[in-house]
Amino acid sequence: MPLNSDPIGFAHHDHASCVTDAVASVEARCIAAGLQFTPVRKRVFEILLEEHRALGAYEILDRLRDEGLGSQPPVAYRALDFLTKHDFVHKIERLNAFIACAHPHEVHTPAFLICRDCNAVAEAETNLTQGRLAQIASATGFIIERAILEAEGLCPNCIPKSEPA
Amino acid sequence: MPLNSDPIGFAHHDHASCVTDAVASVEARCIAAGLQFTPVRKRVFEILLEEHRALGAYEILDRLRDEGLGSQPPVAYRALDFLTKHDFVHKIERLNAFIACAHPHEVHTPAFLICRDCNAVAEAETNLTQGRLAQIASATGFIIERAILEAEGLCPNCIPKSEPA
DNA sequence: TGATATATGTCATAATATAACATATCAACC
DNA sequence: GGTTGATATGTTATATTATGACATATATCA
Ligand SMILES: [Zn+2]
Ligand SMILES: [Zn+2]
Ligand SMILES: [Zn+2]
Ligand SMILES: [Zn+2]
Repeated sequence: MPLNSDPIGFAHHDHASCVTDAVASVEARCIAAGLQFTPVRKRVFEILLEEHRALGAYEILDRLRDEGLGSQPPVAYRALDFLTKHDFVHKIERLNAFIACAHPHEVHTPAFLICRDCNAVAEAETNLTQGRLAQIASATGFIIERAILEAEGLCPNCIPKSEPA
Repeated sequence: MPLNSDPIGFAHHDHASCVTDAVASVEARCIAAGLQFTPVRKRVFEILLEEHRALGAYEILDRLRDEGLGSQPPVAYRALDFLTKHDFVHKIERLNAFIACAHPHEVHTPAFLICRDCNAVAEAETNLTQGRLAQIASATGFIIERAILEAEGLCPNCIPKSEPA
């Protein structure tokens, strides 16, 4: 299974400034909201940005341990709890893994496209108040607070490999 | 957290014949498709139907063990693999749990409404080829093979409790 | 019947996640 | 600046979810 190391929306990008930009953006939002963007939280966010792919909590913990920032699972899980709670990072339920938000501006409803071949994950924005799910909920009398939208399949880079001409 | 023991779409129903009907339906489909609906697979399906809620693999395994049908995790996971592969049962990724399909007829794309208060899960049918996710995939050149659609929130039965008049 | 695929029993372990509690740091107020 | 309550971290232990591996049994079909 080949690894796609740089997939935002499955297309390669510059990546030079995107890590520092995202960190600065989140730093500002934390200050504005009175949240503590502590060293561990910041480093976990940076690790996820640098990889631009979904990482398991224990992969992240390994990195933290190497860097002397914490060696026990709760350290990683607490940082991830904070980051996901504020939508700086999203959990991909299908993979039990985490990925930095690709829209580092405000609260939103992400949807993910997960490639089963290269494991790349692309994030798109959707709207909770529109769409089939909202219709169903409305008809049922259910109040949606959060939605998990994850599609599995083949990304544009991996389709050729799977469809031998 | 109160338990809703009988929620199909959050509404109570007769339940008298629904277990036997669903079992008979799946049994017929297995014969038609040349699949082996073995005792363990059948019993796991029945357990999920009887409960009408999402059960973890180890809850199911406990039941199997009590009944002398198997005591080791692979027994439960293999049966669940079979049942989910053929869409007789669905996995709720958010809960790491399994629920009997509420539409025991053919291949479909389920969407789930998960109540955070009573843990009831309702299944609705959606269409993979319509909707926002399909638009996004089409625009991206991504081929969706399977979609996970899970909404969390409050079911009609639990909204009153959470909104003190 | 014999060959092959499919399913089960079982032991062991991997992978993911949280409980609990002591200590440290921060934020706000006096 | 020191007190205090809230928030965050360090650490040990354990819970929960899931799979690998391999022997045995059962089903399917020529
Ligand atoms: Zn996002
Ligand atoms: Zn791919
Ligand atoms: Zn279904
Ligand atoms: Zn409810």
